[in-house]
Amino acid sequence: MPELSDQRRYAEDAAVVLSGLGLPPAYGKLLGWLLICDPPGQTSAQLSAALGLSKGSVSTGMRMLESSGLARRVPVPGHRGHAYEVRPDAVIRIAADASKFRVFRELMERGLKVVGGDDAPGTERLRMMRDFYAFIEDEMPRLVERFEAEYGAKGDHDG
Amino acid sequence: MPELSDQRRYAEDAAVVLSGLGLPPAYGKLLGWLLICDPPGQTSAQLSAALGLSKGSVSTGMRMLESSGLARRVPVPGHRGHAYEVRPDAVIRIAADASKFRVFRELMERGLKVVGGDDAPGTERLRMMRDFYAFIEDEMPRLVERFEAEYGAKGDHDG
DNA sequence: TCGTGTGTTCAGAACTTACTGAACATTCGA
DNA sequence: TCGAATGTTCAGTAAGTTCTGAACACACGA
Repeated sequence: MPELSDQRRYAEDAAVVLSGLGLPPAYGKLLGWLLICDPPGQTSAQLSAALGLSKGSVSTGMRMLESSGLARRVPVPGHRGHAYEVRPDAVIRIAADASKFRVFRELMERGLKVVGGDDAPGTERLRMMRDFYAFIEDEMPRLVERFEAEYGAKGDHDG
Repeated sequence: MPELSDQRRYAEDAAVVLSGLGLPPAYGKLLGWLLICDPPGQTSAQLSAALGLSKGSVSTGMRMLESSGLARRVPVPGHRGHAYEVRPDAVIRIAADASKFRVFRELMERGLKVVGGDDAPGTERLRMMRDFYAFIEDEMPRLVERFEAEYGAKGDHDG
């Protein structure tokens, strides 16, 4: 281990956290780095050098970050390619992403079909769980709105 | 593939969903099966036979489910060992588990230390994200309470 | 106390996944 | 249109994870 900078170490730590959620380490490294790097926009070459990842890994990883809406490309004047930066609302997107809840709700829904009728032992619990996930799915956007209102009022920020 | 029953297939599907969150397939299979099986309490031997898992895998997997509070042991009269069943509030525990949010908040907190001062490019965004996670962490228990109140009122359920 | 039915642990095998590196594609400036 | 810089894809490999199976530990009834 050749003496990691604080920033680089931060990217590594982010990778550990994201791995825990089932995402590839390279994905977490890239996101972590983009959260704290200066300048905020980084080219593939910069990312590759900073994180010790191959061009291929950077390409694939940034593609994932883009398609999940966490990063975007920005043009670089006088440069052939583009740079990447995290979107301002990136982490809100992670949390507010309802698809995670939807998947669970659907699983409960399917469970109800399989469990074997209205008086099967698991029916009541499955109904409750289904309703719970539907509830959260519904309320999450509202919660985000409330946060934005409160936070905007407190500090007065642009998008 | 020797003709899976609907129930068994359901367990397999649950495994896929849980794998997506970074959990071992055996863990998901066990949870999925316990959600829909009849009787609701199952011994190790039953689980092993139903899911085609070794005794070892059942032991390890159920240990995980227990320690994350999703399943519990129940005594079986006239039987040497015990049975396992999912806890009634299992899935609420998954969702309401604040530790996931805390980990992210701490990551943002650490980012602020690394990003390089108050006017570094990422500072503002990191602050917002930190506050956002703190907000969710705070509100999640309240949301669960609201669900329980609404749900209890609607259907009148015991624990 | 012993025997039997259960539960646990862990080394190793089997499998899965992520990363690299090189070939290929693309884009832009001249 | 060409050349150079950048981006993408993918086969192969390295690394990591999960599952099994067998040895071991434990608890209960007789």
